[in-house]
Amino acid sequence: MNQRRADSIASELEESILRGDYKDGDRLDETKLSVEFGVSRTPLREALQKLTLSGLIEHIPRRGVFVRQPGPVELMELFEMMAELEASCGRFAATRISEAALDELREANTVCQKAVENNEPDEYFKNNERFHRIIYRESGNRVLEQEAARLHQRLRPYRRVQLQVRGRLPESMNEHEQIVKVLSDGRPEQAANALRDHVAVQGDKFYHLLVNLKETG
Amino acid sequence: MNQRRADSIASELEESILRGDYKDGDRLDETKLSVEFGVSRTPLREALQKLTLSGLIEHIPRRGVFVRQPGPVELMELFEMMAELEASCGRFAATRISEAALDELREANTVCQKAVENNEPDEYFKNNERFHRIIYRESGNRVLEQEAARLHQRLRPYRRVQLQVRGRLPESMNEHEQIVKVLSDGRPEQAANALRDHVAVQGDKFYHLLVNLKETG
DNA sequence: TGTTCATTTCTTGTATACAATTTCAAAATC
DNA sequence: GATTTTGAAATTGTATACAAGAAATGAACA
Repeated sequence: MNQRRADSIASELEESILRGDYKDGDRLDETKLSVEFGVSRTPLREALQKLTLSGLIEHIPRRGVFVRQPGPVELMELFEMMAELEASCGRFAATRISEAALDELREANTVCQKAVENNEPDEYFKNNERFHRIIYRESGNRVLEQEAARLHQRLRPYRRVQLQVRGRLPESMNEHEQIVKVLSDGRPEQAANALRDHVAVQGDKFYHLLVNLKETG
Repeated sequence: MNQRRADSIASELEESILRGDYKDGDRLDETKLSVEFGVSRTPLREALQKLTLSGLIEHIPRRGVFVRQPGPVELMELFEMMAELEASCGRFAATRISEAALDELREANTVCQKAVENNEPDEYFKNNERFHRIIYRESGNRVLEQEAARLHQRLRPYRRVQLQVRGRLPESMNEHEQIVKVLSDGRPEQAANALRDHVAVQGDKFYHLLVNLKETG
Protein backbone atom coordinates (compact mmCIF):
# COMPACT_ATOMS: atom_id res chain seq x y z
CA MET A 1 0.00 0.00 0.00
CA ASN A 2 2.20 2.75 -1.22
CA GLN A 3 1.79 6.43 -1.90
CA ARG A 4 -1.94 6.90 -2.28
CA ARG A 5 -3.44 10.36 -2.17
CA ALA A 6 -5.59 11.69 0.64
CA ASP A 7 -8.91 11.04 -1.10
CA SER A 8 -8.24 7.44 -1.95
CA ILE A 9 -6.98 6.86 1.56
CA ALA A 10 -10.34 7.96 2.88
CA SER A 11 -12.31 5.59 0.68
CA GLU A 12 -9.90 2.76 1.35
CA LEU A 13 -10.29 3.24 5.09
CA GLU A 14 -14.03 3.51 4.66
CA GLU A 15 -14.16 0.21 2.82
CA SER A 16 -11.99 -1.35 5.46
CA ILE A 17 -14.26 -0.19 8.26
CA LEU A 18 -17.45 -1.18 6.45
CA ARG A 19 -15.90 -4.55 5.72
CA GLY A 20 -15.55 -4.97 9.47
CA ASP A 21 -11.79 -4.92 9.83
CA TYR A 22 -12.16 -2.90 13.00
CA LYS A 23 -14.34 -3.42 16.02
CA ASP A 24 -16.42 -0.83 17.77
CA GLY A 25 -14.21 1.36 19.91
CA ASP A 26 -10.95 0.49 18.16
CA ARG A 27 -8.59 3.43 18.07
CA LEU A 28 -7.05 4.44 14.77
CA ASP A 29 -3.43 5.42 15.31
CA GLU A 30 -2.48 8.30 13.01
CA THR A 31 1.19 7.48 13.05
CA LYS A 32 0.72 3.78 12.41
CA LEU A 33 -1.75 4.35 9.60
CA SER A 34 0.44 6.99 8.01
CA VAL A 35 3.34 4.56 7.68
CA GLU A 36 0.96 1.82 6.51
CA PHE A 37 -0.29 4.03 3.72
CA GLY A 38 3.14 5.44 3.07
CA VAL A 39 2.16 9.07 3.57
CA SER A 40 2.71 11.68 6.24
CA ARG A 41 0.25 12.41 9.00
CA THR A 42 -1.16 15.49 7.28
CA PRO A 43 -3.08 13.81 4.44
CA LEU A 44 -4.00 10.95 6.72
CA ARG A 45 -5.63 13.28 9.20
CA GLU A 46 -7.64 14.78 6.37
CA ALA A 47 -8.85 11.33 5.42
CA LEU A 48 -9.89 10.65 9.00
CA GLN A 49 -11.83 13.88 9.09
CA LYS A 50 -13.85 12.81 6.10
CA LEU A 51 -14.76 9.56 7.77
CA THR A 52 -15.77 11.45 10.89
CA LEU A 53 -18.30 13.43 8.93
CA SER A 54 -19.83 10.28 7.48
CA GLY A 55 -20.30 8.91 10.98
CA LEU A 56 -17.99 5.93 10.67
CA ILE A 57 -15.56 7.13 13.27
CA GLU A 58 -15.73 9.41 16.26
CA HIS A 59 -13.16 12.04 16.95
CA ILE A 60 -12.45 12.89 20.57
CA PRO A 61 -10.19 15.94 20.87
CA ARG A 62 -6.68 15.22 22.13
CA ARG A 63 -7.60 11.54 22.49
CA GLY A 64 -7.79 10.26 18.96
CA VAL A 65 -10.31 8.76 16.56
CA PHE A 66 -12.31 5.64 17.34
CA VAL A 67 -14.36 3.48 14.99
CA ARG A 68 -18.05 3.55 15.64
CA GLN A 69 -19.74 0.37 14.52
CA PRO A 70 -23.46 0.90 14.92
CA GLY A 71 -25.14 -1.34 17.47
CA PRO A 72 -28.53 -3.02 16.93
CA VAL A 73 -30.46 0.08 17.95
CA GLU A 74 -28.64 2.46 15.64
CA LEU A 75 -28.85 -0.06 12.83
CA MET A 76 -32.60 -0.23 13.17
CA GLU A 77 -32.70 3.55 13.17
CA LEU A 78 -30.62 3.64 10.01
CA PHE A 79 -32.93 1.20 8.26
CA GLU A 80 -35.94 3.10 9.51
CA MET A 81 -34.59 6.32 8.05
CA MET A 82 -33.67 4.57 4.82
CA ALA A 83 -37.27 3.39 4.55
CA GLU A 84 -38.52 6.95 4.98
CA LEU A 85 -36.09 8.38 2.43
CA GLU A 86 -37.03 5.75 -0.11
CA ALA A 87 -40.68 6.43 0.56
CA SER A 88 -40.09 10.11 -0.17
CA CYS A 89 -38.20 9.31 -3.35
CA GLY A 90 -41.06 7.09 -4.42
CA ARG A 91 -43.66 9.73 -3.64
CA PHE A 92 -41.92 12.24 -5.91
CA ALA A 93 -40.94 9.72 -8.54
CA ALA A 94 -44.55 8.66 -8.97
CA THR A 95 -45.36 12.00 -10.57
CA ARG A 96 -41.96 12.76 -12.09
CA ILE A 97 -40.56 9.54 -13.47
CA SER A 98 -39.98 9.25 -17.20
CA GLU A 99 -41.00 6.37 -19.43
CA ALA A 100 -37.37 5.66 -20.16
CA ALA A 101 -36.66 5.34 -16.45
CA LEU A 102 -39.61 2.99 -16.02
CA ASP A 103 -38.09 0.81 -18.72
CA GLU A 104 -34.77 0.93 -16.91
CA LEU A 105 -36.50 -0.26 -13.75
CA ARG A 106 -38.16 -3.10 -15.59
CA GLU A 107 -34.89 -4.14 -17.11
CA ALA A 108 -33.10 -4.08 -13.76
CA ASN A 109 -35.86 -6.32 -12.43
CA THR A 110 -35.52 -8.72 -15.32
CA VAL A 111 -31.80 -9.06 -14.70
CA CYS A 112 -32.46 -9.51 -10.99
CA GLN A 113 -34.98 -12.22 -11.72
CA LYS A 114 -32.51 -14.09 -13.88
CA ALA A 115 -29.85 -13.72 -11.21
CA VAL A 116 -32.21 -15.28 -8.68
CA GLU A 117 -32.92 -18.20 -10.99
CA ASN A 118 -29.24 -18.74 -11.76
CA ASN A 119 -28.29 -18.29 -8.13
CA GLU A 120 -25.94 -15.37 -8.75
CA PRO A 121 -26.12 -13.29 -5.58
CA ASP A 122 -23.57 -10.72 -6.75
CA GLU A 123 -25.47 -10.04 -9.93
CA TYR A 124 -28.71 -9.78 -7.99
CA PHE A 125 -27.15 -7.42 -5.47
CA LYS A 126 -25.73 -5.18 -8.16
CA ASN A 127 -28.97 -4.78 -10.06
CA ASN A 128 -30.97 -4.42 -6.90
CA GLU A 129 -28.84 -1.41 -6.08
CA ARG A 130 -29.32 -0.14 -9.59
CA PHE A 131 -33.09 -0.41 -9.20
CA HIS A 132 -33.10 1.71 -6.09
CA ARG A 133 -30.69 4.28 -7.44
CA ILE A 134 -32.93 4.86 -10.41
CA ILE A 135 -35.77 5.69 -8.06
CA TYR A 136 -33.60 8.08 -6.10
CA ARG A 137 -32.68 9.82 -9.32
CA GLU A 138 -36.24 9.96 -10.59
CA SER A 139 -37.35 11.71 -7.42
CA GLY A 140 -36.24 14.76 -9.36
CA ASN A 141 -34.65 16.14 -6.23
CA ARG A 142 -30.87 16.12 -6.28
CA VAL A 143 -30.50 16.79 -2.58
CA LEU A 144 -32.80 13.92 -1.68
CA GLU A 145 -31.13 11.70 -4.26
CA GLN A 146 -27.68 12.26 -2.79
CA GLU A 147 -28.81 11.76 0.76
CA ALA A 148 -30.59 8.54 -0.11
CA ALA A 149 -27.58 7.28 -2.02
CA ARG A 150 -25.30 8.07 0.91
CA LEU A 151 -27.38 6.12 3.39
CA HIS A 152 -27.85 3.33 0.85
CA GLN A 153 -24.08 3.04 0.63
CA ARG A 154 -23.68 3.05 4.37
CA LEU A 155 -26.15 0.19 4.76
CA ARG A 156 -24.70 -1.87 1.95
CA PRO A 157 -22.84 -4.42 4.10
CA TYR A 158 -25.93 -5.03 6.19
CA ARG A 159 -28.23 -5.35 3.20
CA ARG A 160 -25.95 -8.02 1.90
CA VAL A 161 -26.56 -10.26 4.90
CA GLN A 162 -30.24 -10.29 4.05
CA LEU A 163 -29.59 -12.27 0.87
CA GLN A 164 -29.21 -15.33 3.05
CA VAL A 165 -32.74 -15.20 4.41
CA ARG A 166 -34.58 -18.12 2.87
CA GLY A 167 -37.36 -17.09 0.54
CA ARG A 168 -36.61 -13.41 0.78
CA LEU A 169 -35.37 -12.98 -2.77
CA PRO A 170 -38.52 -14.02 -4.64
CA GLU A 171 -40.57 -12.00 -2.18
CA SER A 172 -38.35 -8.99 -2.79
CA MET A 173 -38.79 -9.40 -6.54
CA ASN A 174 -42.56 -9.31 -6.18
CA GLU A 175 -42.27 -6.10 -4.22
CA HIS A 176 -40.08 -4.60 -6.91
CA GLU A 177 -42.66 -5.36 -9.55
CA GLN A 178 -45.39 -3.90 -7.42
CA ILE A 179 -43.29 -0.76 -6.99
CA VAL A 180 -42.85 -0.37 -10.73
CA LYS A 181 -46.56 -0.79 -11.16
CA VAL A 182 -47.63 1.98 -8.77
CA LEU A 183 -44.91 4.24 -10.13
CA SER A 184 -46.09 3.77 -13.68
CA ASP A 185 -49.67 4.35 -12.48
CA GLY A 186 -48.48 7.61 -10.98
CA ARG A 187 -49.77 7.00 -7.47
CA PRO A 188 -47.58 8.88 -4.96
CA GLU A 189 -49.04 7.49 -1.75
CA GLN A 190 -48.95 3.90 -2.90
CA ALA A 191 -45.43 4.28 -4.20
CA ALA A 192 -44.31 5.77 -0.89
CA ASN A 193 -45.92 2.97 1.08
CA ALA A 194 -44.65 0.22 -1.19
CA LEU A 195 -41.09 1.46 -0.92
CA ARG A 196 -41.30 2.10 2.80
CA ASP A 197 -42.53 -1.42 3.46
CA HIS A 198 -40.02 -2.92 1.07
CA VAL A 199 -37.12 -1.39 2.97
CA ALA A 200 -38.65 -1.80 6.40
CA VAL A 201 -38.92 -5.52 5.78
CA GLN A 202 -35.21 -5.57 5.06
CA GLY A 203 -34.59 -3.92 8.39
CA ASP A 204 -36.79 -6.41 10.20
CA LYS A 205 -35.19 -9.41 8.56
CA PHE A 206 -31.82 -8.07 9.45
CA TYR A 207 -32.83 -7.48 13.02
CA HIS A 208 -34.08 -11.04 13.38
CA LEU A 209 -30.83 -12.32 11.95
CA LEU A 210 -28.98 -10.25 14.54
CA VAL A 211 -31.04 -11.61 17.39
CA ASN A 212 -30.62 -15.19 16.21
CA LEU A 213 -26.91 -14.63 15.85
CA LYS A 214 -26.64 -13.46 19.43
CA GLU A 215 -28.73 -16.30 20.78
CA THR A 216 -26.93 -19.06 18.95
CA GLY A 217 -23.42 -17.54 19.00
CA MET B 1 -9.95 37.45 15.62
CA ASN B 2 -7.10 35.79 17.37
CA GLN B 3 -6.06 32.23 17.99
CA ARG B 4 -9.21 30.25 17.64
CA ARG B 5 -9.06 26.50 17.34
CA ALA B 6 -9.90 24.51 14.25
CA ASP B 7 -13.42 23.62 15.35
CA SER B 8 -14.52 27.12 16.17
CA ILE B 9 -13.03 28.35 12.91
CA ALA B 10 -15.29 25.97 11.04
CA SER B 11 -18.44 27.18 12.76
CA GLU B 12 -17.39 30.79 12.44
CA LEU B 13 -16.85 30.37 8.72
CA GLU B 14 -20.12 28.48 8.47
CA GLU B 15 -21.99 31.33 10.10
CA SER B 16 -20.25 33.78 7.86
CA ILE B 17 -21.25 31.90 4.73
CA LEU B 18 -24.82 31.34 5.89
CA ARG B 19 -25.03 35.02 6.75
CA GLY B 20 -24.25 35.73 3.14
CA ASP B 21 -20.82 37.30 3.47
CA TYR B 22 -19.71 35.45 0.36
CA LYS B 23 -21.30 35.13 -3.03
CA ASP B 24 -21.71 31.95 -5.01
CA GLY B 25 -18.43 31.00 -6.61
CA ASP B 26 -16.24 33.12 -4.35
CA ARG B 27 -12.92 31.49 -3.72
CA LEU B 28 -11.71 31.10 -0.15
CA ASP B 29 -8.01 31.82 0.05
CA GLU B 30 -6.35 29.53 2.58
CA THR B 31 -3.43 31.86 3.20
CA LYS B 32 -5.58 34.96 3.60
CA LEU B 33 -8.02 33.25 5.92
CA SER B 34 -5.24 31.75 7.99
CA VAL B 35 -3.81 35.18 8.75
CA GLU B 36 -7.31 36.56 9.36
CA PHE B 37 -7.97 33.89 11.95
CA GLY B 38 -4.43 34.07 13.29
CA VAL B 39 -3.66 30.40 12.74
CA SER B 40 -1.56 28.41 10.33
CA ARG B 41 -2.91 26.81 7.19
CA THR B 42 -3.11 23.35 8.74
CA PRO B 43 -6.07 23.90 11.08
CA LEU B 44 -7.69 26.19 8.58
CA ARG B 45 -7.66 23.49 5.93
CA GLU B 46 -9.31 21.16 8.40
CA ALA B 47 -12.03 23.70 8.97
CA LEU B 48 -12.58 24.03 5.23
CA GLN B 49 -12.88 20.27 4.91
CA LYS B 50 -15.67 20.23 7.44
CA LEU B 51 -17.57 22.85 5.51
CA THR B 52 -17.09 20.86 2.34
CA LEU B 53 -18.82 17.89 3.88
CA SER B 54 -21.80 20.00 4.90
CA GLY B 55 -22.17 21.20 1.34
CA LEU B 56 -21.47 24.87 1.93
CA ILE B 57 -18.33 24.94 -0.14
CA GLU B 58 -16.96 22.93 -2.99
CA HIS B 59 -13.44 21.69 -3.08
CA ILE B 60 -11.79 21.36 -6.48
CA PRO B 61 -8.43 19.59 -6.23
CA ARG B 62 -5.41 21.80 -6.87
CA ARG B 63 -7.72 24.73 -7.53
CA GLY B 64 -9.09 25.67 -4.16
CA VAL B 65 -12.39 25.87 -2.32
CA PHE B 66 -15.35 27.84 -3.62
CA VAL B 67 -18.50 29.00 -1.87
CA ARG B 68 -21.62 27.24 -3.04
CA GLN B 69 -24.68 29.35 -2.37
CA PRO B 70 -27.70 27.33 -3.43
CA GLY B 71 -29.67 28.76 -6.33
CA PRO B 72 -33.48 28.82 -6.45
CA VAL B 73 -33.70 25.25 -7.69
CA GLU B 74 -31.49 23.77 -4.99
CA LEU B 75 -33.25 25.84 -2.36
CA MET B 76 -36.58 24.42 -3.38
CA GLU B 77 -35.07 20.97 -3.25
CA LEU B 78 -33.75 21.63 0.23
CA PHE B 79 -37.17 22.78 1.43
CA GLU B 80 -38.80 19.83 -0.26
CA MET B 81 -36.50 17.45 1.54
CA MET B 82 -37.01 19.28 4.82
CA ALA B 83 -40.75 18.78 4.39
CA GLU B 84 -40.25 15.07 3.88
CA LEU B 85 -37.95 14.71 6.88
CA GLU B 86 -40.38 16.58 9.11
CA ALA B 87 -43.21 14.43 7.82
CA SER B 88 -41.23 11.34 8.78
CA CYS B 89 -40.48 12.74 12.22
CA GLY B 90 -44.16 13.49 12.66
CA ARG B 91 -45.18 10.01 11.54
CA PHE B 92 -42.98 8.40 14.17
CA ALA B 93 -43.65 10.98 16.85
CA ALA B 94 -47.39 10.39 16.58
CA THR B 95 -46.95 6.97 18.13
CA ARG B 96 -43.91 7.65 20.27
CA ILE B 97 -44.28 11.11 21.76
CA SER B 98 -44.57 11.46 25.52
CA GLU B 99 -47.11 13.54 27.41
CA ALA B 100 -44.32 15.71 28.74
CA ALA B 101 -43.16 16.46 25.22
CA LEU B 102 -46.69 17.34 24.16
CA ASP B 103 -46.76 19.84 27.00
CA GLU B 104 -43.44 21.22 25.82
CA LEU B 105 -44.89 21.68 22.36
CA ARG B 106 -47.93 23.48 23.76
CA GLU B 107 -45.73 25.74 25.80
CA ALA B 108 -43.53 26.59 22.83
CA ASN B 109 -46.68 27.49 20.93
CA THR B 110 -47.91 29.71 23.75
CA VAL B 111 -44.65 31.62 23.78
CA CYS B 112 -44.76 31.88 19.99
CA GLN B 113 -48.30 33.25 20.15
CA LYS B 114 -47.27 35.89 22.64
CA ALA B 115 -44.29 36.80 20.50
CA VAL B 116 -46.60 37.32 17.52
CA GLU B 117 -48.88 39.57 19.56
CA ASN B 118 -45.97 41.59 20.95
CA ASN B 119 -44.29 41.72 17.57
CA GLU B 120 -41.08 40.07 18.73
CA PRO B 121 -39.78 38.21 15.67
CA ASP B 122 -36.63 36.92 17.38
CA GLU B 123 -38.61 35.38 20.19
CA TYR B 124 -41.02 33.85 17.72
CA PHE B 125 -38.20 32.49 15.62
CA LYS B 126 -36.45 30.94 18.60
CA ASN B 127 -39.50 29.12 19.90
CA ASN B 128 -40.56 28.08 16.45
CA GLU B 129 -37.23 26.30 16.15
CA ARG B 130 -37.75 24.82 19.58
CA PHE B 131 -41.14 23.46 18.49
CA HIS B 132 -39.67 21.68 15.52
CA ARG B 133 -36.68 20.33 17.38
CA ILE B 134 -38.96 18.72 19.93
CA ILE B 135 -40.70 16.86 17.14
CA TYR B 136 -37.40 15.70 15.71
CA ARG B 137 -36.42 14.39 19.11
CA GLU B 138 -39.75 12.68 19.72
CA SER B 139 -39.42 10.77 16.49
CA GLY B 140 -37.48 8.41 18.71
CA ASN B 141 -34.92 7.96 15.98
CA ARG B 142 -31.58 9.58 16.71
CA VAL B 143 -30.32 9.28 13.16
CA LEU B 144 -33.40 10.93 11.75
CA GLU B 145 -33.33 13.55 14.50
CA GLN B 146 -29.78 14.55 13.69
CA GLU B 147 -30.35 14.69 9.97
CA ALA B 148 -33.46 16.79 10.39
CA ALA B 149 -31.67 19.15 12.76
CA ARG B 150 -28.80 19.52 10.31
CA LEU B 151 -31.02 20.51 7.43
CA HIS B 152 -33.09 22.71 9.71
CA GLN B 153 -29.91 24.55 10.60
CA ARG B 154 -28.88 24.88 7.00
CA LEU B 155 -32.21 26.43 6.05
CA ARG B 156 -32.31 28.81 8.99
CA PRO B 157 -31.39 31.98 7.13
CA TYR B 158 -34.00 31.31 4.47
CA ARG B 159 -36.71 30.51 6.99
CA ARG B 160 -36.06 33.83 8.56
CA VAL B 161 -37.02 35.71 5.43
CA GLN B 162 -40.43 34.14 5.60
CA LEU B 163 -41.29 36.09 8.74
CA GLN B 164 -41.86 39.10 6.56
CA VAL B 165 -44.70 37.54 4.60
CA ARG B 166 -47.83 39.36 5.68
CA GLY B 167 -50.29 37.14 7.50
CA ARG B 168 -48.01 34.12 7.55
CA LEU B 169 -47.35 34.12 11.28
CA PRO B 170 -50.94 33.64 12.50
CA GLU B 171 -51.44 31.04 9.79
CA SER B 172 -48.30 29.24 10.90
CA MET B 173 -49.53 29.28 14.49
CA ASN B 174 -52.76 27.60 13.47
CA GLU B 175 -50.80 24.91 11.71
CA HIS B 176 -48.69 24.36 14.82
CA GLU B 177 -51.79 23.83 16.92
CA GLN B 178 -53.21 21.43 14.40
CA ILE B 179 -49.94 19.52 14.47
CA VAL B 180 -50.03 19.19 18.25
CA LYS B 181 -53.60 17.98 17.99
CA VAL B 182 -52.95 15.14 15.55
CA LEU B 183 -49.80 14.19 17.48
CA SER B 184 -51.70 13.96 20.74
CA ASP B 185 -54.41 11.97 18.94
CA GLY B 186 -51.69 9.59 17.81
CA ARG B 187 -52.46 9.73 14.09
CA PRO B 188 -49.28 9.07 12.11
CA GLU B 189 -50.59 9.84 8.62
CA GLN B 190 -52.24 13.07 9.63
CA ALA B 191 -49.19 14.16 11.55
CA ALA B 192 -46.97 13.44 8.57
CA ASN B 193 -49.24 15.36 6.21
CA ALA B 194 -49.68 18.29 8.57
CA LEU B 195 -45.94 18.70 8.99
CA ARG B 196 -45.20 18.18 5.32
CA ASP B 197 -47.66 20.86 4.32
CA HIS B 198 -46.50 23.19 7.05
CA VAL B 199 -42.92 23.11 5.78
CA ALA B 200 -43.85 22.99 2.11
CA VAL B 201 -45.79 26.22 2.52
CA GLN B 202 -42.65 27.83 3.89
CA GLY B 203 -40.79 26.73 0.79
CA ASP B 204 -43.49 28.10 -1.47
CA LYS B 205 -43.65 31.43 0.31
CA PHE B 206 -39.93 31.69 0.09
CA TYR B 207 -39.95 30.88 -3.58
CA HIS B 208 -42.50 33.59 -4.30
CA LEU B 209 -40.41 36.07 -2.38
CA LEU B 210 -37.44 35.07 -4.49
CA VAL B 211 -39.34 35.55 -7.74
CA ASN B 212 -40.70 38.91 -6.63
CA LEU B 213 -37.24 39.97 -5.60
CA LYS B 214 -35.88 39.18 -9.03
CA GLU B 215 -38.73 40.92 -10.85
CA THR B 216 -38.59 44.12 -8.83
CA GLY B 217 -34.84 44.20 -8.20
C1' DT C 1 -0.79 -3.47 49.91
C1' DG C 2 -3.12 0.37 48.05
C1' DT C 3 -3.11 5.31 46.82
C1' DT C 4 -1.37 9.57 45.30
C1' DC C 5 1.74 12.41 43.03
C1' DA C 6 5.50 13.43 39.93
C1' DT C 7 8.06 12.36 35.89
C1' DT C 8 8.43 10.33 31.55
C1' DT C 9 6.62 8.82 27.27
C1' DC C 10 3.46 8.91 23.80
C1' DT C 11 -0.12 11.07 20.91
C1' DT C 12 -2.52 14.73 19.05
C1' DG C 13 -2.65 19.60 17.40
C1' DT C 14 -0.26 23.38 15.09
C1' DA C 15 3.39 25.77 12.59
C1' DT C 16 6.61 25.94 9.07
C1' DA C 17 9.19 24.30 5.12
C1' DC C 18 9.21 22.19 0.79
C1' DA C 19 7.23 20.03 -3.56
C1' DA C 20 4.04 19.91 -7.25
C1' DT C 21 0.62 21.95 -10.03
C1' DT C 22 -1.89 25.64 -11.89
C1' DT C 23 -2.51 30.27 -13.47
C1' DC C 24 -1.12 34.43 -15.44
C1' DA C 25 1.61 37.13 -18.44
C1' DA C 26 4.88 38.22 -21.62
C1' DA C 27 7.49 36.84 -25.53
C1' DA C 28 7.90 34.33 -29.73
C1' DT C 29 5.87 32.47 -33.84
C1' DC C 30 2.66 32.17 -37.66
C1' DG D 1 -3.12 40.74 -34.92
C1' DA D 2 -4.05 36.19 -33.11
C1' DT D 3 -2.21 32.04 -31.20
C1' DT D 4 1.03 29.23 -29.09
C1' DT D 5 4.90 28.73 -25.98
C1' DT D 6 7.56 29.41 -22.18
C1' DG D 7 8.63 31.00 -17.70
C1' DA D 8 7.57 33.33 -13.32
C1' DA D 9 4.40 33.86 -9.54
C1' DA D 10 0.98 32.14 -6.81
C1' DT D 11 -1.54 28.40 -4.63
C1' DT D 12 -2.51 23.91 -3.14
C1' DG D 13 -0.77 19.40 -1.32
C1' DT D 14 2.56 17.00 1.58
C1' DA D 15 6.36 16.35 4.81
C1' DT D 16 8.60 17.48 8.85
C1' DA D 17 9.43 19.94 13.15
C1' DC D 18 7.73 21.61 17.28
C1' DA D 19 4.23 22.49 21.17
C1' DA D 20 0.73 21.02 24.26
C1' DG D 21 -1.93 17.87 26.40
C1' DA D 22 -3.08 12.90 27.88
C1' DA D 23 -1.71 8.29 29.36
C1' DA D 24 1.56 5.46 31.72
C1' DT D 25 5.10 4.32 34.69
C1' DG D 26 7.17 4.29 38.93
C1' DA D 27 8.40 6.32 43.38
C1' DA D 28 6.87 8.12 47.82
C1' DC D 29 3.71 7.70 51.38
C1' DA D 30 -0.14 6.10 54.31
